[in-house]
Amino acid sequence: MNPTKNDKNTRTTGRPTLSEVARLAGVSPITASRALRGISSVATELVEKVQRAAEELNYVVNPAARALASAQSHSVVVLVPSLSNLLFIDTLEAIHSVLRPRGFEVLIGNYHYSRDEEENLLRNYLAYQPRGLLLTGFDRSESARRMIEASNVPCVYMMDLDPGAGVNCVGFSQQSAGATAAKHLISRGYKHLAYVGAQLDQRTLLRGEGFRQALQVAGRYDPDLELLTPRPSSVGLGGELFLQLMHSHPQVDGIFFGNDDLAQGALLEAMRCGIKVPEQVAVVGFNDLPGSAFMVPRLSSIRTPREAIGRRAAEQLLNLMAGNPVAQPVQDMGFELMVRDSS
Amino acid sequence: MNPTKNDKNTRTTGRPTLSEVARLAGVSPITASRALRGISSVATELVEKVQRAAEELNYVVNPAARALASAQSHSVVVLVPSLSNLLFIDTLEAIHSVLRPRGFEVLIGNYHYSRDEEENLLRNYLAYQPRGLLLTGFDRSESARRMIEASNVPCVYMMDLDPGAGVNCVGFSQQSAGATAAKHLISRGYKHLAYVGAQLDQRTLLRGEGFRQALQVAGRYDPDLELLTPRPSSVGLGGELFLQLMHSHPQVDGIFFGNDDLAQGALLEAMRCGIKVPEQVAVVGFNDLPGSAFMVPRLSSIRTPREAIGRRAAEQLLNLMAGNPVAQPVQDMGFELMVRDSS
DNA sequence: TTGTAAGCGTTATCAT
DNA sequence: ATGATAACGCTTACAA
Repeated sequence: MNPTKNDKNTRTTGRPTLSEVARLAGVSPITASRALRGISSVATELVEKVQRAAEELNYVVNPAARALASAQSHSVVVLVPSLSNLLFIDTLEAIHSVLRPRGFEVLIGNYHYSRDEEENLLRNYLAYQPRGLLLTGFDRSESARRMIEASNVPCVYMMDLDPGAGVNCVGFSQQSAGATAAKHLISRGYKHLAYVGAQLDQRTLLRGEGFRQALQVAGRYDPDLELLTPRPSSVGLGGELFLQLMHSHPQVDGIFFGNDDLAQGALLEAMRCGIKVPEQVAVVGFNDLPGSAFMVPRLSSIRTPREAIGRRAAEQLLNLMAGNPVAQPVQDMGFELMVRDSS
Repeated sequence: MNPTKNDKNTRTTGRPTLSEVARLAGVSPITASRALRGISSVATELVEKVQRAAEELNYVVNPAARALASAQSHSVVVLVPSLSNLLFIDTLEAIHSVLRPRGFEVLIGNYHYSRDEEENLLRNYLAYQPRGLLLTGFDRSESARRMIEASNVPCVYMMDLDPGAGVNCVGFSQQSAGATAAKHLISRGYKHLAYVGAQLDQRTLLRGEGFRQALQVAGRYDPDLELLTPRPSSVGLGGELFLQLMHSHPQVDGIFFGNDDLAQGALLEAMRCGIKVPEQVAVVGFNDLPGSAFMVPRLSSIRTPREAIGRRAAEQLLNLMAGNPVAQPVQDMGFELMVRDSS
């Protein structure tokens, strides 16, 4: 019924194809393809012609066709343990900002701090043959580990630093961050120091460990002053734990919270109960979240380079995907203690 | 050099293809395809055979090939104006939770409250031939509108309710929410009521409009008491605007903030300056973000059904994509005034 | 109900 | 440096 011969140069869908661009530019499709991909072997003159033609037709590659022809998807999978924590948002934004301009599609998976969920996401997303993987931390199920290994997909680990070899990671030492908080409180003369952590993911635990070790070195460690709960971190929980701690151990005069939302909740609760911060008890948070600098009193916190971690991890992955040798497999992005009024 | 004839049944990549599954099952590729897609016209017996074969080979479709052949991807694009606002996180999570189990890949785009950026994202993502679109609000560039229209991709608009016809949307009336805040403050006896908004996206403006109209009806509208800034909403900014307003208009005794982070900042700043809330000035926020209930004093706010909106919008889109008739094109999910201690 | 044939839009390969 | 040709793995016609 349809008399139109459907040769390569005849539009079928509403979208312009590479062949049309090529025709308009007066070259072959493959040359157009090369020109658009910035392959060096094309004459500058032709490149320009093709680019003009592409613009005129408003051409956009068909990613499906490209992926099929090249046997390479252009997607990168990013797995984070939480989104309700603003922490990871900054990192994701940074990742997007480096990967998207390079033509990568980024798939975000949130595993809600659950090992099983991470494993599932991994299984599902690996089916898309992603070009790269951006994962959070090192704590995962054995079979997740195996899937990553077997998939052979380049992978960069974010947030923490691994002692092991051959792993690409971008982050900072969680233990050292914990130790820094401890040393700061000690140096200010606080004597009875507590650590309060929620969520109990590996990094929270590591922070606690660093805190504890520094306390032990200073001969100030009291195991009773560690309050840990697997409940998700939140402002409300912070207030609750603070109250609980101050009731059970009134001598506490300094607290390091594993995350700023907990610390913020503590500050608010302290205000509510008339407990003076930092006079009666000092408070130090972690991550330096947006509101912290505006709390009453302004919250001291450890600022983490979340944005930089995302950017660097993505750049590192770009290298790996390109097959470039990796100069620095482990990149320590550090952290910064922000001393404000709460400690 | 390579002697292997590359016919349809010879493995090239590491992954099994549909043809291999078909061969193992003893059927033609197209039958295997139909069986795997659950197309009714295939004999139950064959379906089972094919499924077994697929499982044995650990077959997973190649999404690129599928997309290319069918001119349809399995991806849904979600565009939000911000991620640093916890608001949209809840919505995204809900969307994920309904779309992922149905086999859809969800692509998130953040346009940072920029019309241009939204237009760009749309252009780029539309290249993926997404099956569906989930967009935020109705305020966008003319060419973005045209692209959506021209793409012919099913689309559901979130967060706001449109007066127009033929649009699928899930949200609540922003104006009515603003009016509710006004009526509440009026009913409590506050006289000099201000609206403070940042970001100035359409919904913030609409909220302000609803607030103003309710004030006008009550004969309490004072145009001087509207403080609007395009700067991004944040706790810090909230404190700043609060101070500015209280200095320039000391008579103000009630403020409605366009977002909770602003209101939280105001509360903190009030505390810092010794301004009593709600005695000297009442404060009402918007969105009821996580920390608000724990502020000092506990913040009154309008709770928005962000999670429900995400879920419903995704379900609605599922219907549209399946070609089902849409029973309710516009779904009002309402909102709830949470009266606490700040008003 | 099943199969055949022909693309989908791009890129790899191998010529020229 | 450019081009012809043949895939890539799947699905849409259409035929049987």
